Amino acid sequence: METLIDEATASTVKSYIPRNAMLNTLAEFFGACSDATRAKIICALCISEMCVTDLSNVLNINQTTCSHQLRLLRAADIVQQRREGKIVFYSLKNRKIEDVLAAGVDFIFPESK
Amino acid sequence: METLIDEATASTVKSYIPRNAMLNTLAEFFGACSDATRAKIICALCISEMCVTDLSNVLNINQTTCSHQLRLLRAADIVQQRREGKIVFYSLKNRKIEDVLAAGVDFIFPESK
DNA sequence: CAATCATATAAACACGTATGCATATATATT
DNA sequence: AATATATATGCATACGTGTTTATATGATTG
Repeated sequence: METLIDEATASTVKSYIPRNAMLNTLAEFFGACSDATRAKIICALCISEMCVTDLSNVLNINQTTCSHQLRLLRAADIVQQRREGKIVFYSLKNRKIEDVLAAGVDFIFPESK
Repeated sequence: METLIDEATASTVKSYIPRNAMLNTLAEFFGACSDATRAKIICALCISEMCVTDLSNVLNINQTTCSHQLRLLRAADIVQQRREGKIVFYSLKNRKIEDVLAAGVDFIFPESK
């Protein structure tokens, strides 16, 4: 097929596409948000720092699962931990995650203005 | 463990957590953004409506892969199609997807103000 | 209506992921 | 040091996902 779009548009598009490293980073980040359990955890931490046991109790997920997902969220730099004795408190590392969730909700639902 | 957070905080958190249907929808939506190929396609369509062949040529992905991912993006209501003869043009269904990507980029990188 | 072109689908494969059980590690307490 | 508590890890299992090859569909052209 003889490409339909003109050369100018084609090169505009090409120059607009982020480099692969960037695309992969972005995809990984959204991947960290793309699980209901992790979304739940993030929402909870929007309200308050919490320890693993409280998180699993309040969210009704088992401790192991919670711990596993917290590790992923930590790897994605979404969450940070702070140890106090035998208890580990988790909190949002970067509050901008709330804007991301809000943008997602806003995309999905007609804006309620 | 006797939960550490107080009852008030616990119930605030609980009431803040979206219902499961919502969490799943949100997770699915972010899942649609969580692949480098799809992110690439979305970025391209931010610039211009395009047909499958042009997309695969410009983005350097094969036609089948492109078609598969377009189907997923369509299922996620991110993209829409319009047929003109034998050619199918794809475009963003909802420009708010740009805000989502921007929020993601903004999360990952220190805001450049 | 046969050939061609653009796109879509099916099937297969390889790989990744979410969860839970069993168990390990770390800290505190006695 | 032995025990209890909070969290993390390893492993197994089940399920999902991205890509490719081959093939089908649907539309246009000669």
